[in-house]
Amino acid sequence: MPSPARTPDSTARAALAELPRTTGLSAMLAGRLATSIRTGEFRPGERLPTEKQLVERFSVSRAVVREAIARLKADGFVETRQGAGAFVASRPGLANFRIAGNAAGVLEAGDLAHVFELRSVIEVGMAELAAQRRNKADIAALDAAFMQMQRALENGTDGAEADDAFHAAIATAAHNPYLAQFAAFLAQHFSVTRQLTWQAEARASGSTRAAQAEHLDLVKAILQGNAEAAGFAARRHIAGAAARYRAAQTTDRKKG
Amino acid sequence: MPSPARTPDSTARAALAELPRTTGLSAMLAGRLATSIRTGEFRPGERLPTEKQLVERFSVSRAVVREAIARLKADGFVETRQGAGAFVASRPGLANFRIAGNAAGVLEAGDLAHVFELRSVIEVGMAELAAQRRNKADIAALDAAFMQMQRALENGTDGAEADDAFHAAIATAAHNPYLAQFAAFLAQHFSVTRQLTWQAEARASGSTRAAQAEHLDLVKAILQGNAEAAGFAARRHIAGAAARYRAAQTTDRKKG
DNA sequence: TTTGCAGGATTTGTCAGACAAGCTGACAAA
DNA sequence: TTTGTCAGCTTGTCTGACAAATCCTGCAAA
Repeated sequence: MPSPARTPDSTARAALAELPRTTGLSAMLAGRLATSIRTGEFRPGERLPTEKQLVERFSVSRAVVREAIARLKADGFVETRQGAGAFVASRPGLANFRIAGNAAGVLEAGDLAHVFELRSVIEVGMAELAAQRRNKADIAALDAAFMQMQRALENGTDGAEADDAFHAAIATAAHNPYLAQFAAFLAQHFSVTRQLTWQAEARASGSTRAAQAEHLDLVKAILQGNAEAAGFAARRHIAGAAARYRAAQTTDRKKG
Repeated sequence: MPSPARTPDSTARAALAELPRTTGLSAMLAGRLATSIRTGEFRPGERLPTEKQLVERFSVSRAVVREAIARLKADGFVETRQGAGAFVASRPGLANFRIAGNAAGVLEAGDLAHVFELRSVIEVGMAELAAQRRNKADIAALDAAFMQMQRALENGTDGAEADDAFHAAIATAAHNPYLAQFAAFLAQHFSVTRQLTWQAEARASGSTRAAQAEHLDLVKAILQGNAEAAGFAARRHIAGAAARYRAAQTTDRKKG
């Protein structure tokens, strides 16, 4: 009998089942195609299968295929030309920079260490520039954020927000929008770290006070216009943050 | 009379006409929505208009709207939940980092200076790490690329490819995949600069020889394991590249 | 043989309508 | 007040069609 089912047969579709656990067929297909490009199955400049072929191969509708292709276009993996086809970009995946982590989007220990290092490089460079270029407004903003953290430290309130503002003030003082944007991009991967700094356990162990001491060194160097000292202080601060993060992780494991 | 036209009336669609000159209605709509989010018209967490509303407002089909939304999802501007709607991401546009330039995607002079500075920060940090961590294989690759540039310099052939390999070798020697990936991401915006270094005019003016001298300093410092010297050499190299680029620009203007 | 062009076939872009899956809020029942 | 149900709404997917751009093939002309 001719199956009246609207949906394609499920057996063929199972080919997509073991894909990253995102939502939707189009996301799965996009992920699968992206993997094929990364692994070199489709090479730069090469033409992808036509939409019709992808529809047949994966047993999905053309709408799903088009949405997957749209996603790959946005990510800079492929380019399409009407009437010609879809082609792998010359430098696939290099149109934008992102920190992927594993399939679930979570960074593992080794990866996190590398990202900490990337952040250190950026923060050090930014601190040096901030020391050279800070104006009165920059100093005022930096000072305000620092004092707010100081109050949070003394009163036992949450200083995570001021912590964010503090690092943002340094970024502003460096007077380079791209550097600032990239620092902000990186910073969001460390929201956990900053929250950690202001938790009760961190206060008890003295971590919070240690972090604030590092902040003070950074502020002083930038106010003095001492680029070398500012860079050194920034390096030490990120190293301290990494150490505190690792310590908290091992503590958690002991408790759990 | 009821218009039998398949396509929506062109007057309403003109609302999209003045958008960035990309291809396709969906790209225009995606750009327009992204702008609305950036300017704060739609705030983080807020719900976007439904697909139906967007279809009516912009006089396009639902396929176009969905493709535009798909693009915004890939860019990290919005998130969708089936049955609920599309929502502006909590930190729109921070899911990935990209260097936009102006509407045409071209970096202007001031922007380029800032990007040069960002690159300098990265290359300096990478050179320092490379000096600390390089192993025998790293040294071999670095040396091979350097010698190939040297031959290109002496024979008058193109050394741009070897130049790429040289910087890639430093990235590898730093042993941090994220740092390397970001350096590669940045490097692609400087392909013009590297080509410039190996052009006939650059050879005549001695720029090529100057660049190679900077490369030599960098190699020596990394071989010696002198992080400070490597950082200094990298900083000087990027500064030199920026200066050569500016010089070539002004020369072009005089000729044109 | 080579070159140029016309026309058909192919492919992506857009439109339209329908059903499926999941969410939200209102309303009735306990 | 709390809970369960249900109708309506919204996104996800499927299907079929036409429009627009490109590619390819074959034929005619040079």
